Amino acid sequence: MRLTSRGRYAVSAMVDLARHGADEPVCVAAVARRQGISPAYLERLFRQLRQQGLLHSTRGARGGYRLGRGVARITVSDVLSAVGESLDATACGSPDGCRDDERCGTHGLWAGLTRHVEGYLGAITLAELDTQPVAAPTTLKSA
Amino acid sequence: MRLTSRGRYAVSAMVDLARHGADEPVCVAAVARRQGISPAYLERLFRQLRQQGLLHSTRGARGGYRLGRGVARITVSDVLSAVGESLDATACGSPDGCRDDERCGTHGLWAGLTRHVEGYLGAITLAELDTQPVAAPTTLKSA
DNA sequence: TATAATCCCGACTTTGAAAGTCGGGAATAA
DNA sequence: TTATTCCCGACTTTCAAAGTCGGGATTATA
Repeated sequence: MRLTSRGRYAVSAMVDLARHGADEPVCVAAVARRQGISPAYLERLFRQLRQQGLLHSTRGARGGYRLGRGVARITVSDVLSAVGESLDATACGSPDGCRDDERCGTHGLWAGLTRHVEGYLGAITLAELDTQPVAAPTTLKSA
Repeated sequence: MRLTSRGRYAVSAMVDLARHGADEPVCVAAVARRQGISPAYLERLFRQLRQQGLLHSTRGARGGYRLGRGVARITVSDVLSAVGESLDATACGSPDGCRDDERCGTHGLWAGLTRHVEGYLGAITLAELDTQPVAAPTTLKSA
């Protein structure tokens, strides 16, 4: 089970924007530098995030990116989904229903895991990550 | 976020053994056939599971594998760990402590996620999967 | 004692997606 | 007009998962 760096990059970058993008747009280069991400690669991620409405961009000199909506209304789950990093633990692809019982006795397990993770990440917003930088959200209300 | 088929294979195979290995050892070929897994590949997985004590093997004709201990004392987490599929969502590698605040504001998030998933998968044993083949363990007590 | 079944093992190849790169086009502030 | 920045598709590189292979060791059984 693996969380790729794409997902981590995306979330880190969004938190970065939450912190530094209050007054004016932030350019890719600045975020990339602060977060230690390849600028070209980060740009590709921003593309996806923008297309999902999580980012708003301004072109031209002094342009850059800002969050598409308030920090309290962007969840970690939103961000991961936008960059194609949401979890689907099931093999069958579909979150429910599986023809072969003998082979898919574990289907329910993976579907449950998927929901469990989704519930967790869907309950954490950028606001939490911004104001509580290091503290681990251990005792967060789980769905 | 991705669960590789290695993890799914391992769990499916263990459930298969729980069902068919009550009386006598089950050979790799039989499990592979039932679960639709490449026999050679499954054998490699069984190697790992045995080395972790989750399986017990009998060599020679009519030999095969059996569970290393009771179904109620083998969790999904055990199985995934044995085949190297346990989740560590943190980038830093260490479940806690991170030097760079600016870059690792999300560290706590991933550490929390790791614990959350671990708690879920650590609470489900092969016994549950065996007796409740298809039903999704949605409302399971989460750690 | 042979033979077939089975576990056992390391090393190898294949495959596919993540990670990262590149060159050029379009918009805009100064 | 120029520098800055977003925008885009296509491309290469990298790496681990997935799968294969050949041979050795053990044991029930005929």
